[in-house]
Amino acid sequence: MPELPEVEILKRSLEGQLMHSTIDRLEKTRDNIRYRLSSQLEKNVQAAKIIMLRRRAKYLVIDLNNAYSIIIHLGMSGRLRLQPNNYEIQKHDHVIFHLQNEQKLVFNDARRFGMVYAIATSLTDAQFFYNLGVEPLSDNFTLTYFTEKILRRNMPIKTLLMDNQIIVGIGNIYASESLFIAKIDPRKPSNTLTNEEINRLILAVQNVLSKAIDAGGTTLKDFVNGDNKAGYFQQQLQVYARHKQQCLNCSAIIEKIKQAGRATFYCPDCQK
DNA sequence: AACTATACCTGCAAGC
DNA sequence: TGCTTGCAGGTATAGT
Repeated sequence: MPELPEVEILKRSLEGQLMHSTIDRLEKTRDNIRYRLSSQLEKNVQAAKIIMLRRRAKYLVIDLNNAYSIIIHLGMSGRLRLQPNNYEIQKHDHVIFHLQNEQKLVFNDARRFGMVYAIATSLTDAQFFYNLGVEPLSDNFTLTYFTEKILRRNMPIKTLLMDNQIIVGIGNIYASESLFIAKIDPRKPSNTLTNEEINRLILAVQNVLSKAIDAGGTTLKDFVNGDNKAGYFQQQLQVYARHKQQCLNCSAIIEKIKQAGRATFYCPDCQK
């Protein structure tokens, strides 16, 4: 479900309501999702006050006033929603944060690819996020940085765009969309991109992600923010899931191929 | 080292 | 209708 824009929207939808809330206790309905839900987790969040919400890559970070942070990843199908006190647990609700104001922050994840973890705040960057590349919407995403990474790799540029050690937050939807906007063939080996193409790609990535955030994210199937509201960027998708349909720019037929095990969509005429 | 395939899990749609 | 198959927004790990 969630790539950078969706997690950013989730963060923005929750921070106003969660800031300064206190977590009474944590309830879990099973011991593991993607990883084991440690017994430390309950202890580390109990009676703690939420002081900050952050996003790093596709992770949502909830900083607590007890020097711990909750790190949440939605995987493919995860949802995190704020529910009223009379909410009843539903299928695939795995972790429930009971807040002091009687509301419940509920982590639901049918496929259980997501994660909920608690770690000392001081260790989040050093231990948990140390392996991650640049944030595409930050000043660190420069032509110099990206060129250096791209030119030393031979893999298809679409696959590289999804490599979190180089650049974070771009998943399967926005990789295809960015390459369409940049007019670059997704199969093109990274080290054959020209300076001009790399420049276009940087702008395209930032443009697509910003617009997706403005639209509240992409809801193909089940993405919702913390208030249970869907996004509407799917209405602006140019190529993703549009195979066999006409290109909105040139009317050629959009193609679907498989790269590194993932579907890729592109216009054979616009993208060279 | 660079790159690809696989595993994890449930739900759903397409095809037979 | 009902069954089987494949695919889905992610990513860690095993294998080439």
